[in-house]
Amino acid sequence: MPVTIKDIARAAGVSHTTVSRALQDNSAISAETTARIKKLAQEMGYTPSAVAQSLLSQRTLTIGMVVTTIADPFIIQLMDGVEQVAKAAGYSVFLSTSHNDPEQEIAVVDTFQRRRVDGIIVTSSRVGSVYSSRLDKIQVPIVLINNQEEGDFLHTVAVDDVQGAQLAVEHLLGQGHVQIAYVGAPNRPKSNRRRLAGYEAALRQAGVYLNPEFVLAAEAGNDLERGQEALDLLLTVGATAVFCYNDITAIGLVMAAAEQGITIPQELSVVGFDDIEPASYVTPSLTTIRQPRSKLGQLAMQMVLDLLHEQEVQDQSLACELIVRQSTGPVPGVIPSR
Amino acid sequence: MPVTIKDIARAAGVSHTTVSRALQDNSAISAETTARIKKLAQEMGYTPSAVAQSLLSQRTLTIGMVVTTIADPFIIQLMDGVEQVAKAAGYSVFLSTSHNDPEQEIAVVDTFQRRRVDGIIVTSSRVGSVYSSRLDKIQVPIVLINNQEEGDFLHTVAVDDVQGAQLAVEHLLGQGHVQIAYVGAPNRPKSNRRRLAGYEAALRQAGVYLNPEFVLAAEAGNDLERGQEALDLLLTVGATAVFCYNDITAIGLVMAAAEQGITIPQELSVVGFDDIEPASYVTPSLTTIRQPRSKLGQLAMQMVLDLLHEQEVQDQSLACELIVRQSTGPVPGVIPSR
DNA sequence: TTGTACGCGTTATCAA
DNA sequence: TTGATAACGCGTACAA
Repeated sequence: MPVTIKDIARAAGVSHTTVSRALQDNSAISAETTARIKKLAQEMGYTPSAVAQSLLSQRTLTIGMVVTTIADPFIIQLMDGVEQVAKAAGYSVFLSTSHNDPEQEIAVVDTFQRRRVDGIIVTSSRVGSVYSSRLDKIQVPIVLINNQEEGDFLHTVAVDDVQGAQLAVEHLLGQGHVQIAYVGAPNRPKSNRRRLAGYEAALRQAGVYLNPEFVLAAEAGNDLERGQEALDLLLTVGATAVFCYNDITAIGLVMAAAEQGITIPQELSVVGFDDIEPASYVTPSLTTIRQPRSKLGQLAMQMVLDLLHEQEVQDQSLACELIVRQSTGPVPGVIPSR
Repeated sequence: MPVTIKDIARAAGVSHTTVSRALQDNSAISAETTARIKKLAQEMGYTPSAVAQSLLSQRTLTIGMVVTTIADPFIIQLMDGVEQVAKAAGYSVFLSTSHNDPEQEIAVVDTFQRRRVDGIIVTSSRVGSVYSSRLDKIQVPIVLINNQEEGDFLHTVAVDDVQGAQLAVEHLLGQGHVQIAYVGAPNRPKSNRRRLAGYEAALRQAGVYLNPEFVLAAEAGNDLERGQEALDLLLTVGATAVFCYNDITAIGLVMAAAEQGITIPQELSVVGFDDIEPASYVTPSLTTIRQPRSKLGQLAMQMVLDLLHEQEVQDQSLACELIVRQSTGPVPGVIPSR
């Protein structure tokens, strides 16, 4: 059993109140006894109990983070951003995975409530709406990162999918491409719709005809296979460049191209989205849109802190960055505009 | 402020003791009142306070996990294994990063103690020994995963580096190679030494001369660069195959080979270690040794639980698995033995 | 079958 | 400058 202030009080021959005050450098206690008690506490290996403190203060200095799936290399950096800000503010983070199962997600949030966390952060939730409906029961701030359900719920931090997609397509346009296809992700309705919107906006701004056939209807269940499937569709419609929903899909496409002997970027330019680690290792390395992962986490945590301090907060949308690598190049026979 | 059992007691016209018992299905309480109270609790949105329960029970049903660095794609799966077992046993997990800084690692463990976690799991610690020395102060079970300091400390779960390395080298031997080099990682002394030992054991068993020149002295600071640096050394000593400390190093080597126009596996076979995600995406995809990551986490958490139940535990060493992909092949002009 | 009283470790209020 | 006491929310020994 850990040492308590009562143990120290007994050893020092004072009341436990005095010990508590001394350890807090309360000016009411004489410098002498303060020093004596602190020394004693040190020697006895005293560590205050956050549990007891929490019971009294009604705050645990704790937040809960729910992540959906472990398959996403994305998560750690998010987590790191959250934790940096949390730690600096004296908060600890509970991490729990929902495995993308709405039922588990609810269960996790329930556990967090039992533990009286001061705030909750949820990533890529597909059930953002349940929080709105249960908000009366969940008495703590909830911030969603890259929420995947349509509609506007609660407080969110998200990457600017539209802007990111525009960056990608503008890069391709700059290389002279006009036959640009898009491979989406039907299972992420919200961000998919936004990336498509960015794709269309960029083309429209450039005065390029929006050929509906260029929005490819790959339907495989996972990202990688959807990329592989997309290659044939792409060749059928005659695109010279393609923007993929994410890097995994782009990598699938690149792998399929390698098998069929189609050279990238000479015959086909490919842009991904996310800048996951493998993007820089594939051959050719992938031109992509980098999400500010750590920043997303930092902002989400900061938003929780602001909400706890009852400050106004605004939903945040973070800009992405274009990372040019080897999977994109000029259209064959065309000199790039710059 | 959340609803408490006192609130329910008041609403139900009974004592808070009765409420507490009813919610625990205590047989002393009549079925009727139990039902009434449960219904009321439900309606009022009652969630028990784990904080208050912990103060009383002296257990938090909480464990702390310290991870060293976010650069490692490894961690999430470890985390997932830990959490699976933890969740099933009713435990929640605090996650905190030390950024590979011993000082921060100590600070994190200190925070965990204040929060009265029931156990601690530390990954890839370089300061395992501090735990032994402070063990009298840290009153809870500590389990280290892949501890990186020499010596045997406390309780550990680790991958069997020797066996993994043997698998790798035996695979190369099976392809007819005898000129097999090794690229190590001086900054991970313990596992590096063990993988080297496995490499040597495999060669010795096969009756192959241990040429000290084949243990390459690449010294770059990071794994990727060390792989790139290794290529030249390798060509100098005339190896036909190489076993790398990990996948990142192997990928560095593969990338350097691509630049110099050396074809893999025709001119050089490469084996990595870890089976990180990019390993399957590089060209050629990487033959490697897969660490049972999730299992490592599960075992570590199970060990914590066993220790909490005061059961005997034994340090665990987990076997690795060979994953054959495209970066290895027969020696030019030699028919593989099988 | 139900209620009273106490304690878990800490901080805050009030009195000395 | 210090101490006695109550309170945070809950569980339990004992009494009724």
